[in-house]
Order: sequence, then structure tokens, then C-alpha cells
Amino acid sequence: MAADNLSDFSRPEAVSTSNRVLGVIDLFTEEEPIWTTDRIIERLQASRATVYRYLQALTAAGFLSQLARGAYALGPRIIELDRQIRIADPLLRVAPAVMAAQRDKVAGTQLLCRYYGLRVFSIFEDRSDPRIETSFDRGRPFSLFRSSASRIILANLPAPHLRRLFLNHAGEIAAAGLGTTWPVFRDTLKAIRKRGVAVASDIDTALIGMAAPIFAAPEIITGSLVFVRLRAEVTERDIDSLSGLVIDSAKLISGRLEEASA
Amino acid sequence: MAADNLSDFSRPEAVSTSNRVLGVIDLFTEEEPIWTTDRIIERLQASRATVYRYLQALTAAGFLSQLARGAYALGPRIIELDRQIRIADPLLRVAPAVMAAQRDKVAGTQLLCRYYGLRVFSIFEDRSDPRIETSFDRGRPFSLFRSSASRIILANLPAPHLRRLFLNHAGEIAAAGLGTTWPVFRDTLKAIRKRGVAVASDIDTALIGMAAPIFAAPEIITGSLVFVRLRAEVTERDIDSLSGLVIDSAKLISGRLEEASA
DNA sequence: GCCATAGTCTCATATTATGAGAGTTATTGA
DNA sequence: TCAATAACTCTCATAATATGAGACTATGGC
Repeated sequence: MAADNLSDFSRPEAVSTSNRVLGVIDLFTEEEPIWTTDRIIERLQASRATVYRYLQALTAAGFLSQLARGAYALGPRIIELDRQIRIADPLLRVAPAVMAAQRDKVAGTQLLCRYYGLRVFSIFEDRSDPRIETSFDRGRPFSLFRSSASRIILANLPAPHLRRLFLNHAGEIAAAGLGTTWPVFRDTLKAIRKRGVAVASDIDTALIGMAAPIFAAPEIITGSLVFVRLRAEVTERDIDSLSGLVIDSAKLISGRLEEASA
Repeated sequence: MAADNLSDFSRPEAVSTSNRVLGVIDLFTEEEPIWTTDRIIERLQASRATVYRYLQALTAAGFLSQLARGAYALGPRIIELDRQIRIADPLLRVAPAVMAAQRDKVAGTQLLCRYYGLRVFSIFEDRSDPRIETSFDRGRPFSLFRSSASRIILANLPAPHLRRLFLNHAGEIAAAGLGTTWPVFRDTLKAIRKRGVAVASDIDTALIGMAAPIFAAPEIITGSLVFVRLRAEVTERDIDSLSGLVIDSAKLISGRLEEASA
């Protein structure tokens, strides 16, 4: 369940004990947030002593916390590190103010998304319509090939990068309706890039998202800004005007981001 | 900078490679959120190959993300794991609704805090007074001996646990004004426990916090609810009425928590 | 399309992680 | 308060693997 990185051909594992230790963290999912020592022993097929050593290391580092004897859950270090990411993230310094300023005009939910290797994450949300449950809350990962947020990012990735993606993920790309051949894929994305906005309803069909790209530097895509509305309540004209607004807002954020790093 | 756990006598390191790998994460602080490969090599005093192996393992697991060639920052897996903690945390399922319902009566900031070994973390915040900057945002760790949030938790810890804490942290305890001998420490906390609320201004002197305990099960302290107001704007009478309210709210949260696990 | 820099690979060796089982410490319930 | 019963840790010989040096390869910026 670990996040992929871009060089996604499996290579020989270099530091395998560390990988096993880090892998323990992957056991703790939404469905199974609590693990007992015995179940971990069973799952890892390792000896009791070894598993205790792993748990000791992870608990000492704060990645796990012991709820009771023999029961573990994810630990406080993760919450602390998430805070550090939030504090250090230049995107989170400039975007929320821009998003808050136009809350009334959007009259829906605004999402700020960030691009990470093969994934896109929502990292901030500004809501004004309480009926919209985006399922895009901070930390939820999305495929790079689905959702407006992802597609506008994809559309702005450099061409060699896209070619590699196409080679390694042709199935996913076809399933997402982005084309079954490289020229079609490339041209589909080119059109989205030209338009400057991606519009989609593919994650939640009751909603419609309009996403514009955010750049850390010219040509360097770093994330996207998305406006989300109830699909049944928007007209073609609304889509046009919101698209214009999301493009302008994303440009404003990009500008401030580039200023900040200058 | 790793979180301590309770058995805080340093024991021999069991899985030392893993500890070194996990230790790389500790390099990424608020002050230095970006590290280059070269600086990590220098810092770890390890060979280039080894550091690349560590970085590869951490990046593949998503704990680090590569910003550019040779430049790393904390990665998306942390944001994802924080979300999992939020989703799985029973306290976050029941408390926010209770807190929202009394927002107007509190007319300040409400903090939900959780107890983790030697630390207390704010895990949720409900603001109604924008002037109050609590510095208690989600993920900020606080000593178990400072702040009203921590003290009410401390006051409700089992006695053997407290005795161990006193033995290992006498200095910190004295510095926090909680007593220089075990009987004084014990009785100070007993008084707070009897009162049911801790009142303090020791983190930010312009603010005053009133904290009540939250129990996961009878006698099992798991966190605290804190009301924060501007100190200059509250009378003795306000403190009394807010203290009553925070005690009642925390009891309500505890009740729902115990129901949920029943 | 070149060149500098970043990153990877190989392999012999030193280091360390591992498991079995004995030993120790906590917790629970009477 | 005290057994009884887990839960956890330690020891040590051995198997496994992490490490560094340096040659090699890939990448991306111009």
C-alpha cells in the first residue's frame, strides 16, 4: 500500500530490514486501524522477538503508539510530521487566503491539490456548501488519471514524463478514457492544457469539478485548484464563468508562489 | 527529536539500520524542511551508496518526496497516514459535534487534546474568536507538565504511572511548579482531579485555558477538552461558568466515547 | 546533443538481524 | 494483596544483509 514513486519497475530491495519495518506501518489501514502483536507476528511470518523489536523501534520513533498491552495504532509522530508539512508548504501559505476571498462567488467547495509522483492529494479544502461531501479531504490520494484535479496536472507534465507514464500505465489510462494509443493520449492532454481547465464528474457523479493548474515556476506544475459544485445545479454558463474564475485564481496563486520563492 | 515513549531509559538499539533510516525523517524540521543528498551524507557520516539506499527506501514508501534532483522533503504518505488517524480516531468522531454545538456559549477557542505517552497533542480545534491564536494547532506537541490540557490529563493518570513519571522527570515537574517532592506532586494533582478542571495561562500568558478530562472508559484518561479565552476579558465568574461548561461537555464526550466502544 | 552532476551497481567483508527458548515484568481477577 | 497468566525482553550462536569503494550509467539543463 506504500506510495509508488515514478520509477515503478520493481528494483531489488536495498535495505530490506528497514523495508520490513516500514512495511509494518502499511498494515494500519482505514479498515484495520488497530493491530495486536500476535496478528502482526502471523502476518509478517517472523518470530516473536523480531516483531517486538520492530514494534519497539516504531513506537520509540512515535510512528506507532501502544493503546494497551499488545495493541498498537498509528502514533503521534505522524500528526506532528503532517503539521510540519503544512507549516513548510509554500502552497498552503499563499492559497488559503485567495480561496477564502472568493468563497461567496464559488458557492461550493474549493480544493487545493498537490502533485506527488504518481498521485494527487487534496491538501486543503474551503467549503461553503455544506451539502458537498467531496471525499477529497486532506490526505486522500487519487490516481493521476482520474478527477479534474489530476487531469489538469497530467496535462501540464513535460512530454518525456508523459511518455513514460503512458508506457507503464497504458491500462489505467485507457480505463480512464484518456486514449488507447500514445498519440491520442498526448493530444487529449494537449487539448486540456490549451483550454487551461479540466472539467470532470468521474469521482462522484453527483458533483462537477473544474480544475486549473498551479505552477511553482514557469512550466513546473505543482498542483491544482478545483471548484466543486452540485452537478444538477450548474448551467453551461455557470461552468464557463466558474472555469474563468478558477483559471484566474490559480494564476494568482502561481504568481504569489513564484514571488515567494524569488 | 523522535517522540519518547514511557520507558524512557535508553535501551540498546535492536534494529539499528532501521533506526538510522527512520532517523533520516527526523532531519526534516520546521527550520530545515528541505535536505540535499550531499548534506544528508555529511550529516549521517555514511557513504554515498548507503544514503542513496536509505533515500530510496523512504521515497518508495512515500515518507520522503523528491522535489528535484538531490533535494528531498517530507512525503505524501505522512499526509495520508494523518488522514487515517483522523478517520479512525473515535474521539474525532464524537467530539467535534459537541464542540460545534456550544461554539457561541464558549465565545473563544475550543481545543481537543489527546494523550500520547509523554506528550499531549492538540488534535482538533473549533474557533469562534479569531483573535485567539492558540499555537495549539493540530500536531503541535506539548509537555505533559505544562498547560491546562496536559495537567488535567496528568491529574487523572493512575498513581503507579505518576510515581514513575516523578522519578524520571523530577526536574521538569519542579520547573512547572508541580512540586519538588513526591507527596507534594501527588497532592497537587489530587486537588486538580477533585476539582475536575485545570485552569492555566502558562503557555501563552495573554490567554487562559480551562481543561476537563475525557475518558475512553472509566478511569482511563485519553484526552482533554479545553476552552481558551483572552485572559483580560474574563471575570472570576466567567471562569466558574466556563469551567462548569467544559466539565459537562467533556463528560458528554466521554459518555459518547464509551457508548461507541460498547 | 553534449557535459556535468546525480544516481546505481558490484562484490568482498564487516556488521547486524534473527529465532529459540529461558527469564522477567506487568496486569487481571479473586 | 497476591497468585496466575499473559505480555514482553534477553542471550547468544548463526545466518543474513548492510556497507563502502569505485566503476559505471542515466539525466537534465543548456
